[in-house]
Amino acid sequence: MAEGIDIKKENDIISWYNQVLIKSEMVDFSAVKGFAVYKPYGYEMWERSVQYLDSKFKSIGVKNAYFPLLIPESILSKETEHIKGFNPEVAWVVMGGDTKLDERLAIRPTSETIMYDSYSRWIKSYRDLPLLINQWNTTVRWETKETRLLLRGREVLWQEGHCVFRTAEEADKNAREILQFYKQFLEEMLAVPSIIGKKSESEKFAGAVTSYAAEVVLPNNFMSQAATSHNLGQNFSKPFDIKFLDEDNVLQYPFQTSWGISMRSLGIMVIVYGDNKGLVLSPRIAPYQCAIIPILKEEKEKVLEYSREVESKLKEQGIRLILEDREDISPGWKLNDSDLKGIPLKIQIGKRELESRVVSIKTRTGQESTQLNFSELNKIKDKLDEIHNAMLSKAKEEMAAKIKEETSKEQFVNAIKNSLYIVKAPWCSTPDCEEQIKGETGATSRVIPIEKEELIDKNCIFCGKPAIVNAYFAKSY
RNA sequence: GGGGUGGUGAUCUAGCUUGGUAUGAUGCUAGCUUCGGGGGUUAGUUGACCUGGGUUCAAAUCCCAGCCACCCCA
Repeated sequence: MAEGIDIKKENDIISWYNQVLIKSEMVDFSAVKGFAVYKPYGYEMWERSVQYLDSKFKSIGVKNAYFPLLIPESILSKETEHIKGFNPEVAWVVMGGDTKLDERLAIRPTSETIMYDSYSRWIKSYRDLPLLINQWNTTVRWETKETRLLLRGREVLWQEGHCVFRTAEEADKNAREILQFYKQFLEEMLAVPSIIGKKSESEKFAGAVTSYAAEVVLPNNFMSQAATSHNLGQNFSKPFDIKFLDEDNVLQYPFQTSWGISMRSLGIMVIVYGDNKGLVLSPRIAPYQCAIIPILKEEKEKVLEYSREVESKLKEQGIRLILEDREDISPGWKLNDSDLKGIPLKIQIGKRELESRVVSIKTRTGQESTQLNFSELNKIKDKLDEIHNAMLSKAKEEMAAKIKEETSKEQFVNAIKNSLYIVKAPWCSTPDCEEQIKGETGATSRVIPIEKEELIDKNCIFCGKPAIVNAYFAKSY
């Protein structure tokens, strides 16, 4: 049992966020910095996410596999850009018992290298392609800056897909298709809208030709990357010597992709939707979609019996629910606890409901309670869908309201430096310019939308050179 | 990488300036009373005061180092 939330979201969003995660019993801190404990309530949400994503991946022929946790240094450092990007945050195994190892072993910061070492032996012919493999695992990146529950930990629970194709076109198509899956997951399971697009040169994955990402706008006008999908081109197939003999009997380097989404997406959902009472969950991800709360004042036995009747009627329809029949806890407490845990629907049943064979229902964020006849309980399912849809469309509106197109440099700098809103602006897209923007404001380009834009005849908002893209700018978690 | 704040029963917290083994609440156990948005009450229960070292007759308190958490800036 936990107490309520005593820090307001609008006053101190990070303290509020930590408190919601811990008091709702999603996660807990552990004895090791940056390593969180995922408690059953939080882990169940991850399991539901895994289920959804896994079937999406499998629908296009991706198979699951498992590769080693440890990567020999010689293999990790084969691709120069890649190792440069990850080196500062690699954790190393240097001892085996009391014996120093001849070669250091990296705890995977991501698995491109160890997997592609295997791929180089598996792929011989164009008939071996495409190779479509995913693994569900964790990675370790030794963050030295701040760590944050779910958003930035040292151990990250995620999936990483690694596919190999004959042509550049197939690879790019795969990277984009997976990006769409991620966007769909965020919307259909978490009710979280996102902006998808490319990352800039300086923000892209170490070793990628193109990185795509789904970025989510947060209430404090930050943005957070919920998922990424990379077109690696031949940047890894060459150093890892992955080659196949094509139909025309010519040896070719294949084209690759890698893509991943982590438990961070759940952290983003919490920060987007939670309020001062606790979590707010879409019925799609919620471990419990309804809480039945009996008022055990009068006619206790009959009220309980009726509650169980309601419970089994709802269970028949496949609704996930909890019957709060503990007698030593007051109904008020149970209602608040249900809100803290983000349960989408509360069903109250007392003497009044018993007498007229109805139930009183209240949504997580609604004030009013409405009544439903016992015979109408089959409407609950639709009600849950309505809740999800209403959450998503409201969130989309809120996201749109936080984005402003900007043409004045002064206002651009002021807005992103102080996180007043997300700025969409014409941009030259060069690393130099991005570095200066970061230096002056602390913000970076987050995403460059893929949709075809009108040809940009404008100049870069920051440096004044001709603009090549329209980009979104914000600080990020 | 630089700076700042904090760490006291299971949880939150008072005490620290001015050294003398710790306050209150929540929880937990048992009971009575309650129950329609965190109810009241009685009794009981819970502490290596983050770790290590130093100063002192005496350290939660002062000093040093470390660990952890959080915040701000690069």
